[in-house]
Amino acid sequence: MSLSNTIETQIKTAVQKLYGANLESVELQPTRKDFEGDVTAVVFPMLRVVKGNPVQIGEAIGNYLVKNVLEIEKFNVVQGFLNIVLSDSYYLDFFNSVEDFSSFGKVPQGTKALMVEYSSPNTNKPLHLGHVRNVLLGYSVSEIEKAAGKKVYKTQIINDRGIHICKSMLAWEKFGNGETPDAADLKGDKLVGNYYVKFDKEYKKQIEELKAEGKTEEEAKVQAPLINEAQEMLRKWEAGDEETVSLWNKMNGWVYKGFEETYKSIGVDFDFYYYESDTYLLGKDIIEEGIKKDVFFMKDDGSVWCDLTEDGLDEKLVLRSDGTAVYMTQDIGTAVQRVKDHPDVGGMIYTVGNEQDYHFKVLFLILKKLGYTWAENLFHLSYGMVDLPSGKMKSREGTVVDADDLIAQMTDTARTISEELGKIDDFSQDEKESLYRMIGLGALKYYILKVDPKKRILFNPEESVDFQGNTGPFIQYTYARIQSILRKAGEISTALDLASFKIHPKEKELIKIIQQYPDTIQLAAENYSPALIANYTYDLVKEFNSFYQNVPILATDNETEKAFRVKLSEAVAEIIKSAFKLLGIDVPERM
RNA sequence: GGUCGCGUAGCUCAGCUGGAUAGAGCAUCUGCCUUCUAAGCAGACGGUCACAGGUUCGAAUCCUGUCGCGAUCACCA
Repeated sequence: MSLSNTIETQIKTAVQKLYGANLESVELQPTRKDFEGDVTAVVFPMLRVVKGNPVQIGEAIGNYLVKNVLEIEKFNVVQGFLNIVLSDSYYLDFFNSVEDFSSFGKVPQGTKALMVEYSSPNTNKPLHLGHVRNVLLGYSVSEIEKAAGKKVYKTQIINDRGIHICKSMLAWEKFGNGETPDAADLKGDKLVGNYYVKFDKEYKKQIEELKAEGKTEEEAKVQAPLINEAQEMLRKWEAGDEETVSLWNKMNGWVYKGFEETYKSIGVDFDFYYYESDTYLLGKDIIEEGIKKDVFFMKDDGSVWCDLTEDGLDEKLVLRSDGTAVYMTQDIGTAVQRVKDHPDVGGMIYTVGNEQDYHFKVLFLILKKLGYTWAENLFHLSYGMVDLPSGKMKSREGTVVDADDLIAQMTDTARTISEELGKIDDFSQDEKESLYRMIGLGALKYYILKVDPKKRILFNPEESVDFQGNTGPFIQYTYARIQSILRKAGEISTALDLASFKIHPKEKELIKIIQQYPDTIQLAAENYSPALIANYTYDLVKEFNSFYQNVPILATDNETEKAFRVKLSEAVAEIIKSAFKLLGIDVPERM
């Protein structure tokens, strides 16, 4: 039984014995820094069942606790708050009881699997800052769920078909002169993206020409030859025209190769890939079944709908009158297909921007109506857009922060700072480069993950991401500094005789924070929130740095003290490493 | 217009399943490298928690309304 459980039951017993009243629950919280104590019980709520003065009640309970709970040393009561002071030995015993801090707080994997979808790119343009937020969130949440005991399948749905793909295909065919990524020495996704932009440029030109001939904007938009050719191409593709399909395969291949490079450079991966071209027809059978089950109904024109008015939503189209699939149809199909492929999947997380909140609300509701048990465990990991000072990012207009460029820029900043400090001049060129990348990525990932996913991020490329204060590099730096100490400490006798050991307040604070790590992982998993892990790590590191600066670790004559402080530092380093792994951030041995 | 989300220090954000005097970082200003990595530490300055009501012993936190910002309400994906 954990100590807080013990305290809770003991307080209940105390109230029972002293006042003959039964408490439903006891409110315990960490004691605020300004007061003496470790755990605080709030007396106010007890007044409902115990009549009297809160201070006197607190005193009485406090006295009872000191007598009956070994770990409680003393207490004080301020207003209605009973501050409980725990003994040093409690903290030391806890610290010694942890065998391995690298696995501390992690729960062994269960059997039910969770499928986490993220990235989900279109194959007509390179990945940008928006994808970066998506991918970092999805990857980190996957790692957190794993640590909390879930079996996780990381996946994505690749939007590899549709008119937007045809646009870049058409532009390449018309203006590309057979250009290839190798010949142009350009990543495949970049090359294809260029043609997507090219299409838009030429299309706009045609619209202007038509308008000059006296057509309205509306007319010009549908009459422009380019858009009609693109639509013709889509029809050919759907009909399986060999030439079109082969061009489609070729260009998508280029894009996938480029994506893989970017994913690798960001440091994320996937277990399974789903392609829209494989799944876009899948949902139709389910719609048929759904009509029989009265989940859906058909209108006179043959279109199929789901009536969600009773749930406070609208009627939603699930199949067009011509029988073709819409977005919703496809997502229903993909979800069902995933569980067919992996029967152990008991739930899914969709990492998708908040502009699709409504879509997922409807999707989940429909899947529930269709009666799938796993539909109870669907979660839309919704996040805010990443905006630039100039406004929204638009690939078509080329106003995006490219993912590869961004990583390169972050790496450059890390290089500049590192070279100024000159602490790693003895590193080889390769070692230096990989460190710069680690730090640059650490800064970027932490910057994005530390904020609540729901919030919009305004990203100003001019003001580069910080490397000081509450940042990734600050935490990486602390890790490196501990490693330096451990190298200098050498072998420390492990047998710690702590019987007469007096714990330093800074040490006690550190152990308190370490103790919270398992709960933090659980909370982060429940809330799908990497930000909780980031903020926890920051608190831990801040406390450690204060300890480091104020308490000598190696420079002490007392061998027990020295051994304990080295072990404590090592534990902190292990937790930093473990927590940062959950965020997908690496930590360096030196920096 | 309906629905959803957000609004906390000059800036970026914690805190939001109600608890004590609302916390960090950046920026500005003071100190600290002949001792373990100064990407650090110690401190100062900075607040009508958008606004107005309500519930409560207690509200940044919960409820209602108002304002501001954003998203969404397609036989697009």
